[in-house]
Amino acid sequence: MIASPDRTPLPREFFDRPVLEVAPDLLGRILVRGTPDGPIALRLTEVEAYDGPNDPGSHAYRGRTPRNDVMFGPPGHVYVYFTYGMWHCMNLVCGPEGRASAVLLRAGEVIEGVEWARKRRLSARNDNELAKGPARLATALGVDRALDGTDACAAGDIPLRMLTGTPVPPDQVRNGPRTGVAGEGGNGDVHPWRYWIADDPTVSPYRAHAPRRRRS
DNA sequence: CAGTCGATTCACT
DNA sequence: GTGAATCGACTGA
Repeated sequence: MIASPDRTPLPREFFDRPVLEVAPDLLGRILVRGTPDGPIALRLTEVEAYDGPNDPGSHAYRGRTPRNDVMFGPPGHVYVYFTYGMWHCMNLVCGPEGRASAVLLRAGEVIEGVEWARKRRLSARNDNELAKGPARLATALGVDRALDGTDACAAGDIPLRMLTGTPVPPDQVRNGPRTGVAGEGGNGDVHPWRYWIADDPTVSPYRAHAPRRRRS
């Protein structure tokens, strides 16, 4: 028998903690996205922590800019960025306000609205791939820069909300180096700030940072 | 203002 | 496993 997930919203205090505390605690929680088609619910299975001022891998490392502005704001809000000219990735800002720390949502299991997610992810070969990877996750949910700054803890009719879900027992949480982050590969400081649920089929494969070759 | 590159994914070999 | 796609943000001159 599987317990149905708790649909209580996560309070802002949940996010107003150090990012390394929040990140593993997000596993098993549920993100609900309201779309014109219908709601899509995602159970988070993989996340990554980025800790602004001390973290060369963070977009906030070199200070506040128009793009990363939301990271410097209050916890519980969504930071969405555009990358590689075609993809979006989404984060949840953590506390304390102004520290510019955030958790990248890297993968999840679609537990509601699968039909809508499939429509957005035509290249997915099976449902485990619908949100296996940060850009795939954002695509499946229809998340783009228009949602940058959205408060995921707000009441009322909002496009995104974080729910309590069912937290994962600590012995089911794994962690390791972050994926695709420059300087995380071996020579520099390695931050084992990627967290995932053990043996979950929706978790994305690890990949070391690979600098792009020059075009001719 | 030009050069570089990215918290990635997909199609192919 | 390798390379292309594709564009905006950021850097440094």
